[in-house]
This record gives sequence, structure tokens and C-alpha cells, in this order.
Amino acid sequence: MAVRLRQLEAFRAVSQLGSMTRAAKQLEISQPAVSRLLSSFSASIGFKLFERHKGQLIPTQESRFLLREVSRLLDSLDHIDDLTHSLTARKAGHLRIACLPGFATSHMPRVLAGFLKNRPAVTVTLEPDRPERILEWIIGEQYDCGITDGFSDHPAIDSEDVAMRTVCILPKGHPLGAKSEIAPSDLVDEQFVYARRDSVFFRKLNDVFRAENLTMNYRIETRQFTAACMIVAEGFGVSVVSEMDAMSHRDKGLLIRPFKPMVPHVLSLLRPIHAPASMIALEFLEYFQDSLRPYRMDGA
Amino acid sequence: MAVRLRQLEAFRAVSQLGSMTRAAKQLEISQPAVSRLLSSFSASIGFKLFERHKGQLIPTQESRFLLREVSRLLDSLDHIDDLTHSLTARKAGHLRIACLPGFATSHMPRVLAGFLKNRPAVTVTLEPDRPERILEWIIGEQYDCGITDGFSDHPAIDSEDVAMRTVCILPKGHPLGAKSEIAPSDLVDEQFVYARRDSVFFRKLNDVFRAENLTMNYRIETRQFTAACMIVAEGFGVSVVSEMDAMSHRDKGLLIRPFKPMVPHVLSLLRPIHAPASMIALEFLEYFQDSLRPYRMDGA
DNA sequence: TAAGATTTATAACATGATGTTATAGTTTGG
DNA sequence: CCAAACTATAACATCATGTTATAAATCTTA
Repeated sequence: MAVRLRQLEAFRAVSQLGSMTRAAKQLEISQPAVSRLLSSFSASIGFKLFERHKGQLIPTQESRFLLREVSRLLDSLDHIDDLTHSLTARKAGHLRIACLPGFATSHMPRVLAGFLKNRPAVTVTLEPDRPERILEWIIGEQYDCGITDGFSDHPAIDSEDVAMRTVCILPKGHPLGAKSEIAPSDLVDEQFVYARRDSVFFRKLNDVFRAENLTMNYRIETRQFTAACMIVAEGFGVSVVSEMDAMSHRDKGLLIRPFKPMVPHVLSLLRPIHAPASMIALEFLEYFQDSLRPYRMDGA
Repeated sequence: MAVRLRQLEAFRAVSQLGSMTRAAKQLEISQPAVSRLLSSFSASIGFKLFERHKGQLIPTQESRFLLREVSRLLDSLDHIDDLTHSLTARKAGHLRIACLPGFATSHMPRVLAGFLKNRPAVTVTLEPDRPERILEWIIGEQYDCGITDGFSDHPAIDSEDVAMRTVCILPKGHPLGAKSEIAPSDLVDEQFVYARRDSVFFRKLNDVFRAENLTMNYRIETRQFTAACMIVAEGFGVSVVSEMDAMSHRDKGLLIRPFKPMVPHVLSLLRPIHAPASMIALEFLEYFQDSLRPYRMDGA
């Protein structure tokens, strides 16, 4: 007869407590139940588990040997119990996130800190890289979710777009700061700081200028909004960037003005469409969406 | 509902095989049984375990997380199964032996080697010490068995005596070697090598001499028969020692002759009487008895 | 797309593990 | 030796887990 879990539990309890009656109390079952569990266990393994001495049940040397292993097993069963609860409550799991480098250093750390705060058993891998690589990773199911921009549909990717507000940023004391709203024509004579000229966002921005027969006058290209903010804050040039990035550099001396017409910066939240959805990943994407709400075009 | 072992087994099998039908075959149960085990498990933990894709059951990320722990647990259960079988077959366990120093270096290594040969999971602690300490250890249940001599009953000790044959040993070329049998009177003019003058055995030997109004003429006292053998082999003196020890020094140049009347060397095999008997200890004592058979007074 | 094959789920039932209470037998300690 | 505590046994209830039969879903392929 196979070893039964209940037998092991009874065995451990009796070994520790030295009495079936007490073991029964601890296990919250009746004493005869314990008695039978032990005798069936003993019969199935073929040796005596206890020797009685003055009313105490003393483990035989064999059973002391066994007890070590049995305790280990029951401990790991408890661990599994905990784990299933944590997984259900989305308090455990592993999350692999790929995102744009700009996010990895600005918004993401804050979001992750908040997300992990109440999920002590969740571990995260955060991989910042170029958009194309992010797509590859999601398609290859190496990552559970990706944050990128300029994404257009892909059959293997489940995506959700979020249009983010953008703003014009100016160095402190810049004359345009006097205006409450900036138009393309205001920027024609300024030194423009690009963040990724080839990106969908900057092509759309260009379209706005071209629609009014204006040309953007750019001098510097950076790869991230964050970098553009810092350059402008240093007093060199102006730019149009995501409001979220602009806000986090506000205290570094930066004038922030609405830019009309507003060109949204479209973020995409990605998931591999074929891989089973990780609940923790879905939960994270939801949390991440929430974190964007203050900066969304349609947001509060 | 508590996590059931069977659910974990089914979960592991399906994870590994990607199909309930195959899992059922591996577990040697019917497919509906597996189906129900999985659905009940999934219900009790509260999340989906698998996602289907082209007829394959693909573990969700949560369940991959779980699987690691579950596999560990099932492995240790297998281990326990093995262990109970090994313990039943007395192929596992731990054995604590206390013995006279002379045994620890001569007879015991051979016996242990033979005993452990077919018992790969048995471990041994061998502690050589003086007879009084051996008694203390057995009484205190720090050791499972003890080998000593000169023992007389003790209420906390279960003992079994074995009378061992003794022989007279002479250096190679010694004139007494001409005799086929040695009597006390032959040894009166020899330099006698004692092994533990205070021992029961040597007191008995003394009695034999005194019965014939002879006195033993001793010069050297050693603590072990083994040492006595080596001294005699070096050409210094004669002695009467256990035949077993004499035999193992035969090739070092030692004449062995019967000593009449034979004074047995009485060994005692000890066990704590109160401690639950360890099956492996009982088995060892039996094995040890066997090893003594060729040298016993009443032996073959 | 329809047909056939394969896989999974559901239903109805048998059995054994594990719980219960009642009670008898053992052990311990004054 | 007796009372108290502990353990074993019996008789029974319930549930987990197995079975077979069969329906439903899904995949493969013509």
C-alpha cells in the first residue's frame, strides 16, 4: 500500500508530542483516527514506529531516521499551500517586462515599486531595449509584457494603445514662456531637440509643421524624452515631449506649456498572444495602465 | 479544500506530458480520473493550470511556478518511499557502536566493511574507548551497541557473552615452539607480556598459575592484545591472547600454540535495554556474532 | 467545410481512506 | 488495587478516487 499523506502527518504529530491523544488534538481529529493511521502506516512500511515507555511513545531509531525526511516533505507541502494562495492573490510569481530605455529609468521604477510593495513574493525581470527587440522578445514569449511606442499590429501580439498627452518644454526664462499655449509657428526659429527622429511620434509632429508649411529646425537628437528634458532644462533648445516626462523634470527648471494642436504620444502595452496569460502579468498591465491615467489624452 | 497528493501527481504528469490522456496512461488510471483531479485542483487553488493550444495543454505561468515546488515535493515523497523500503530491508539507518580500542583497529574494520557492503545507506559511528566508558554510553543510550569484555550484569543493559578461544604466542624460533601444547609451568621462566593486567581475563589466567603454585613473571603491560602480539613478534617475551588476534598477526612471525588449560576471553555484546531496539543494530549484532564464530570456544 | 479521429468532460456508480462515536482493554501512579 | 488516562477495536458515515459509458469539444484531413 502506498504511503499516505495523512499517515505522515499523524506520524510527525505523534513523534513530536509523544502521545496519540495529544496528536489527535493537534490534528483536530479523533484519537481512534490517529491510532488507525499509525497502525496502518506501520503495517505498510513493515517496522515498528514507536516503543512505549511509561506511557510515552518513543520513536524507534528507524522512525527518527524517517522523521527527518517526513518533516521536510510536510514542510514543503505547507510551502505549496502558501504558494497557491499567493499565486491566487497574485502575490507571487515572476514577471518579465521589456520596455523602452526611457521608461526603465523614469516612470517604471516608480510603478514597479508601488506594484511590488504589496506582493512580497513577486520577482521581476526588467529589460530595457529598442522597440524592435521588444517585439521580438514578446513574439518569442521570452517576456510577459512589453511597453513600447510606434507599434502597429502583429498577429502574435496582443496590444493595447494608450495615447499620452504631450507638451512643449522651454528653458526657464525663455521668452515663449509668456505665452499660455505654444503653436508650431512659435517654434520655427527655435533650436529643436528631437527625441528619436525616426519615431512615429516625431513623424506625426513633423506632419503638423508641414501642414502649416513650416519646417522644424533641429540641432540635437536624443534617444529618450528624458534626455530631451534635461537638455532643454540646461537652456539649450526647446522640445515637445510626453507630459509625463516633462512633469518629472519640472523641478529642474523647465517651462511647460500646452502645444496646440496636440500630437499624442502613443504607447502600446504588449502581450504574447499565444502564451497562456500570466495572471500576474495581466495584473501588472492593469496597474501600469492606471499609472498612466493622469497623463492620458482621455484621462482624468 | 486541502491540496491532495493525487492532484499534485496528476498536475505534474499533465505538465510534463502535455495531455491528460497520456498522463492517465503514465499514472495507470483512467482519463476521466485525471480530468477530475485536475479540475478539482484548479478549483481549489483558484486559477487555471493550463491553456489549450492545438490540442496541447500548456501550463500557465502560474502553474510553471508551482510545478517546480510540486516536483520537489513529489521527489521527496519518492525518497521517503525508498527510505521506508531500505529501513525495512535494514539497508539504511545509522549505527552507533562503542568498542574496545583493540577491536576498533583489528577485527572491527573487517566486520564493518563486510556489513556495510550490501547496505549502502547505512552510516556508522564507531567509538573506541575504555570498558567503563562503553558502559556509560550504552546506559545513557548514546550508543546502540557496545563490544567490551569483563562485563557483569547491569539492569539497564541487555548483554550477550561470547567466550573466545585463547592461545599462547611465542617469538619465532623460541624453544617452546617444539612443544605442541603449552602449560603454565612452561611459562614460569619466560618474560610475560600482559594485556591489561587488571582485566577479568588476566585475573583468570593468574588463577590458573596460582592453582599450580606458580607465579607469572611479567615485565610489560600493554592495553591491547594486538600490542601484545606485536611485542612478542619482535622477539620480546611470550603471552596468552585471544586466538583471533593471534591469527591476524601470524604472518608477522609468531608461533601459536594451544595453552592448556584454556582460559576463555569473554566478550560481551551490549545493548541499552530501555531504548527501542534499532533493527539495524540488532542486525549488526547478529552479523558481529557470526564474525566471531571461527574463534569461539564452542564454535565450529 | 464536413467527416473522422482524438481528446476531454460529465454521469453514475464502486471502493477504500479517513472521519465519527461508543466501548473495551492497557498502563500508570497513588 | 483502583481511578484516571491512554490506546485499540468495532460499527458506521462520508468523501476522495477509481471505474465504465458516453457526450462534447477539438484537431486533422480530404
